[in-house]
Amino acid sequence: MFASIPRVRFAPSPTGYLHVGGARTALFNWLYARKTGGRFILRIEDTDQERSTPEHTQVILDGLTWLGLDWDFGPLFQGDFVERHRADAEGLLASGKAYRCFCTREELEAQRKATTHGGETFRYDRRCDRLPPAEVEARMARGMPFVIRFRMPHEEIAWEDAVHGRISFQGHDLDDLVILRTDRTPIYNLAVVSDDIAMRVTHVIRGDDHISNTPKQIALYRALDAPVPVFAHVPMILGADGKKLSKRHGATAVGDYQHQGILPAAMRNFLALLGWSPGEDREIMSGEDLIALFSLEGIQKKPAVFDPVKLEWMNGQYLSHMPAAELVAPVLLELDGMGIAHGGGDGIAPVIDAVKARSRTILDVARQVAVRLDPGRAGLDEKGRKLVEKMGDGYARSLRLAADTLRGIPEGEWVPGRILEALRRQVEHEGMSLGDLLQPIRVALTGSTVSEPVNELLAVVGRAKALERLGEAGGTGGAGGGPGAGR
RNA sequence: GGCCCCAUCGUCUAACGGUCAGGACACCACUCUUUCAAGGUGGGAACACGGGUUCGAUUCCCGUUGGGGCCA
Repeated sequence: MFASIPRVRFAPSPTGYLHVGGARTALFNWLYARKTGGRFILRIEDTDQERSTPEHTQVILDGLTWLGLDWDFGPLFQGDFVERHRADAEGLLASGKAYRCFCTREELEAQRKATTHGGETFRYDRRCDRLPPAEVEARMARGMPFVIRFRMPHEEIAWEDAVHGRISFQGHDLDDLVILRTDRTPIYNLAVVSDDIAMRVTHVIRGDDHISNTPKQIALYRALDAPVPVFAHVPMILGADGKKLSKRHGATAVGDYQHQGILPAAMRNFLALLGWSPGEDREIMSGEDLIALFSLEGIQKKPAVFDPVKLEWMNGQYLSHMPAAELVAPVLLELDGMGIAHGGGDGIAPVIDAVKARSRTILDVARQVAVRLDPGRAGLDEKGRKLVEKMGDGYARSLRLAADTLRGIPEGEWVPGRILEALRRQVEHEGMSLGDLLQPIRVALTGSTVSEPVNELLAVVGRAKALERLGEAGGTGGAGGGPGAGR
């Protein structure tokens, strides 16, 4: 057999959404395949009939696609291979590496009670393995139900884990594994091994939580005379409280982050850094960078806490370095979702440009764009409210002064430079500071004390809308200068 | 309870026997500025504990403690 290229797989159960932990496992597999020129197989483990749904499968595919992870084979469905799983189980039976067990659930429970006095772990005593062949025949003739059990070798089972180094278990600590149920459906560990052998998987990159399955699976590989793949067990992702990340920690599905306005490139970058590092002080990495730098050796042994704040920071980095043109489509989508009318055009690119450096998510960008399109809709945020409170009557007074000043600028001269000049002159005349006049304008227009420079803000919003809004907020009851006025 | 895995700032991490233990997020100052962000500069902040091995341990070995996973 010639040296084969690496083949890895991501094998999610379609019983829920694509969890960030699963997404990261998929990412590592994908990175490894792309790095080594190998193949990435997507296998849907849909053998849990109760909980598996096509909808969940679709959500998983969508999530992977969104993250930019493409697969070379699949999606393959484990349920399609049950016949092979059975054949493998029968093969083990035929070769004497497995045996029929007629013990019922009740009998097993009784055995457990009888043998585990202290806190000992119950292990099946192989009584059915000692049944004389004639007895086995007789029971089968009577139609007694049975499972097929794999006879676990009582020896050390160890492997060189690509992230943990040597891990070893003692075979006698492991139970004789049921591989086929009485209804002839295969058990998880058999199905996985059977599939990985058939699909010629060379590297199993999966979550830490599978470490205890690994010795059982290795025993099966050996019994089935198949080469044992390389195992790489990547650490779990935890919530802020140090417990396995779950629903009660908030958003755990990649779809949640998609809807919060996180960019796929940022999500991918962030996920890659959870439990892996390139070994140098690099944080912002493109897909190409990640592929170039990825290695199984760089994977961390200890679990990582998922920090949404850092994710948002990273997303902000991507946002501010991204050309506004690329953000137009996603922002328009958000605006649609918010029910904001936007002439759909390129007109909003400059607005996006003005706000993206101040934003952490696409949602942030969209909210700010919305306010610029329609200043009247701005509610006050925390900081804005505080400023209005602090200024008292001065707030409205400043706005009226600003409106009077700005009304003197004709439509044709409504540009940042001209606007700033006028405001400056007014401030000098009144003997106030520039901030005293500009900050109220900012709050009136955006509801917040955060925005691009006020003169640019005014220019983006447009003369008519700006004056109208200042009039409303200033309490003069209406537009001081409607469209076309002021000339 | 059994088996297994793990342990550097609050969090993500670098270090592969000799470093003032480095970077990033967050936080705090200062700076820039037309406010707030962003940017820039600086600051506080970690080797879980105890034994070994070694001239020398964050690093290697053992144990303790703590956390996690799987099974029960």
